[in-house]
Amino acid sequence: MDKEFVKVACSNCNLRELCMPVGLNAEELSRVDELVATRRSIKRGMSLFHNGEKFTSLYAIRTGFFKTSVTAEDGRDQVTGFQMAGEIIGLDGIVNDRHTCDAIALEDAEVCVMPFDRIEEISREVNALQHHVHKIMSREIVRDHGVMLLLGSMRAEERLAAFLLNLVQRLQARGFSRSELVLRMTREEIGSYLGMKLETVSRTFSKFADDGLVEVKQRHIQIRDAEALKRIVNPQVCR
Amino acid sequence: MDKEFVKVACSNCNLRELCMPVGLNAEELSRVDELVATRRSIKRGMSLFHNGEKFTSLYAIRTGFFKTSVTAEDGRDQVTGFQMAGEIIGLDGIVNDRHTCDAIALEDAEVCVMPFDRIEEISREVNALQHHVHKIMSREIVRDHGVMLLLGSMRAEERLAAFLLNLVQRLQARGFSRSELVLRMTREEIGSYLGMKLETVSRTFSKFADDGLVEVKQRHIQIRDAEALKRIVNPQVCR
DNA sequence: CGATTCTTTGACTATACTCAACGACAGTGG
DNA sequence: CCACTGTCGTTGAGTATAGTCAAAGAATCG
Repeated sequence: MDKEFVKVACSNCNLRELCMPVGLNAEELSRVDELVATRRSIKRGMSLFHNGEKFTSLYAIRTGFFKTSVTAEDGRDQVTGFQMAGEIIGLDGIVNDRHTCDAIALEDAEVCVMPFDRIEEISREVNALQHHVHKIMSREIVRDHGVMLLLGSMRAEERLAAFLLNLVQRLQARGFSRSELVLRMTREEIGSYLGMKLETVSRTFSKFADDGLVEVKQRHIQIRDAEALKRIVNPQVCR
Repeated sequence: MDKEFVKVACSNCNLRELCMPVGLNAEELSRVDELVATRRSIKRGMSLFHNGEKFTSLYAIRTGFFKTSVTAEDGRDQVTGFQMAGEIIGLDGIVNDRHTCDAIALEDAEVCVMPFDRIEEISREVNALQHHVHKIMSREIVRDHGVMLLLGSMRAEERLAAFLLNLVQRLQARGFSRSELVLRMTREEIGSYLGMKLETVSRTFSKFADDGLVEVKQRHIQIRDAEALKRIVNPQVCR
């Protein structure tokens, strides 16, 4: 078994507890190894795929950090999500055989390319994979509903608090600190995601810092009082 | 072939061009007929499923009109969509084996109950069904991204105009008028979906009426100038 | 027909946006 | 290595948009 092969196999990937192979047994895992056709490196600022581009594959993020965004006909765009290692992107492309959003690397990244016809093929044989794919898509739908709740019924402070808590929770699941994080995106990108202007994002960070909830040094964020942030998101809970 | 059977089969359903059977050939269609275990009637105001309820099935709407909504821990809720005949609901339940939203009938409705394990089983054998299921989930994701764009970067008038155009377009695909519609939901439900207060919805309707874009008689809406509505959604296009 | 729910409209207010200026930082090239 | 450039972030002042509170009228349902 040469070194290169070891590197490519899902069964040996250090993300196997987070990524495509979650919950599969050894035999199923060996079938899933067939999924990954190639790897692809994307430099910071470059796109993994663009709106309108032909859809062929889903991508599992190995390293790096992405944003996805959709663009209205008049040019406005909206960040629809930030994705990190172990997460799957490209699901939007299935329905029309074309991607409907852009995926941009916010830092140098590497992804596993999984041709979708191969996913469907192996899904027919490996029930656990079939169900896992369904769960991944369902999870994305549930996540989107959460974002709608945030955009539709929360105020600026609540949105930013929810955003920080969500980010830090996902980072923690990947072995990072639960109180410290480095933002990979600009204030404008955060604002786009949260439906607010970059100035409002900046002001809200400053307010959190004044109130002692966080420490903000540009993109380095230290969470000082996670409980208080949670109370901001869920005012009711503190009564 | 008795009458009852004719009624239950997808292959004879008048929604087959819109619903689960889209794009299947005769043989595939006959397999899909096995999907629908039963029918279920839901009275207006009643729920098809609730947040937290065990997930077992997807539902194809035969008649009637639904809303789905998610609820935050502090009780705020957000309408995540309005669904009509031929659309599939319940996809949110797959990921955790429990539904994460409520589905409420806004008028008396009938749905086809499709046990999800049966969907997965038949999907393994009928490639076209497998791909169709993937497309349905992907379509929901793309739709959600559109709602995020709406909530995150449009103003009240743009949101309501986009909402009306979307509704009337879907109704038209079902053989209804492209200029007349009856809203099945309250101003408050529209507001929840669009991230605005019911008073703002009402005022915006009144403004559209004053400007001659629509005629509003309670829930009866007559679209007088669809082009102007489109220009409101997409300011750029009119230059 | 009465009760309830829904809708409209008005007056006032709060939140977040706009425009603007300045400061900090990272990357580039002399 | 430092100056330079451009991007990014912060803050202030003034404003617009949508929210809140309130009241009254319309429609619907049992």
